[in-house]
Amino acid sequence: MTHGTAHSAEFSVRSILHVDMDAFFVSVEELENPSLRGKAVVVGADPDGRGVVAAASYGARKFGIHSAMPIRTAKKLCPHAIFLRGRHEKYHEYSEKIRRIFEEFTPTVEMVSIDEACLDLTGTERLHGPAVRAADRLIRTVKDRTHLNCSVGVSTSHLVSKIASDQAKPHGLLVIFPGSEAQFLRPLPIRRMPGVGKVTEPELLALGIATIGDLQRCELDWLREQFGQHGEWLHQKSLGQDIDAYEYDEEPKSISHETTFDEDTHDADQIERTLSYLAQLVGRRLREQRLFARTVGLKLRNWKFKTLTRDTTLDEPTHLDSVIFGNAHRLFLAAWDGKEKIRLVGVRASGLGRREFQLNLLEAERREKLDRALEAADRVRNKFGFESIQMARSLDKGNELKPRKQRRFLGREDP
DNA sequence: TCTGGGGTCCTAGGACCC
DNA sequence: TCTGGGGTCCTAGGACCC
Repeated sequence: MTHGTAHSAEFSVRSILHVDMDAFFVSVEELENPSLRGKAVVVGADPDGRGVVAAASYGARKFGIHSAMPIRTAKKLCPHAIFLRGRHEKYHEYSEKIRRIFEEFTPTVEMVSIDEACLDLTGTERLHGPAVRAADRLIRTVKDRTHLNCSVGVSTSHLVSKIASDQAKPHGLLVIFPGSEAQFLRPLPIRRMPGVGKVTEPELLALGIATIGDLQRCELDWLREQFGQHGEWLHQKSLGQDIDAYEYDEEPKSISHETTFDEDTHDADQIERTLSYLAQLVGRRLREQRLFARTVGLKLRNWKFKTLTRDTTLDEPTHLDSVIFGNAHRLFLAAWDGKEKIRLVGVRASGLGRREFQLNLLEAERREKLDRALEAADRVRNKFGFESIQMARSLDKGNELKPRKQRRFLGREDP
């Protein structure tokens, strides 16, 4: 029995590695176009439009530019910077490449986002040696094969490793040994804790809590009083205790599309066309993933930036553009007074699941036919572009095919 | 500064049922 | 007749992340 205890103790210490790519979008752009190197490069929306910065090169950061910043502000700060719209397909290609490299180290790879991953190296020592050595080799392998830099944190927990990789930036490795997690976290400002954002930070500061160490010293009961569940979570995390399990390839919980108008509008026709277009995007993605939505949601943001959402649950789950649009439209008519200028509209599908309950034979046949027609339409769209088939609602009055220019989807890196 | 688009998770109240 | 408590579902809003 003593033998067994020693054995399990040896393996109870987990080894979690967090990798974060350095200035990912910008670095990919530099690879594709070496003349960009060392310059102030900003990837994001149209610099004269209403978008934000998705990523900024270190050269651009010198001017105070950072991701999530309104892109017009970035242009004011550095007018001569090179503004790129970003090519998401390219970033996904590189993301795939690095994922495959990570999987050579362990099968337990969780891509946290397009440029970030968490690897569980527990028990791989015999194959790869101690985690430090594996981490060092991982950084060099990524560099050799993709010419991209990354930063790595290693510790016994997700949270500590993530913060460590952050501290290691750029192009560094930081290892926190078992037992020193709390000590490592102690001097860091609370904002470094994932989960403490621009709302919680000032609340904590107002209570005299400025560092993660301050948080560690707080009474659990008091924190719970102040922040509820969240307080309990904060206390646990501040100590570097992290019991989150890995979750694999879970099905999406919701699918949504939204768009901000170039100018705020109260043109009902324009808003409805956009809703129709967004409903079709959502519907197509549902069908692609063979999912059905029980709930359809609407999102509106007015000129004052006030956001409102409305949900409705259907009698029967759907993946049909027309049903999604019909419900979103109904919610819109009920929520909008017809006067207020609208900045943004969005359509959401949630309560997702696979094929609904059994149908009678006739109904099933009808559905099957409909599904095949939809699939055919989706294939045409995939081949000739989304605008090649449109629901009548999203057509312009002049019968043009494009509802309006849509922005490209673009995520962003850490601010 | 004038604030994107895609998500997840949490809270809280009310309806409804047992 | 005026009343409890628990569970679940629905809806709205908001914090947060990349």
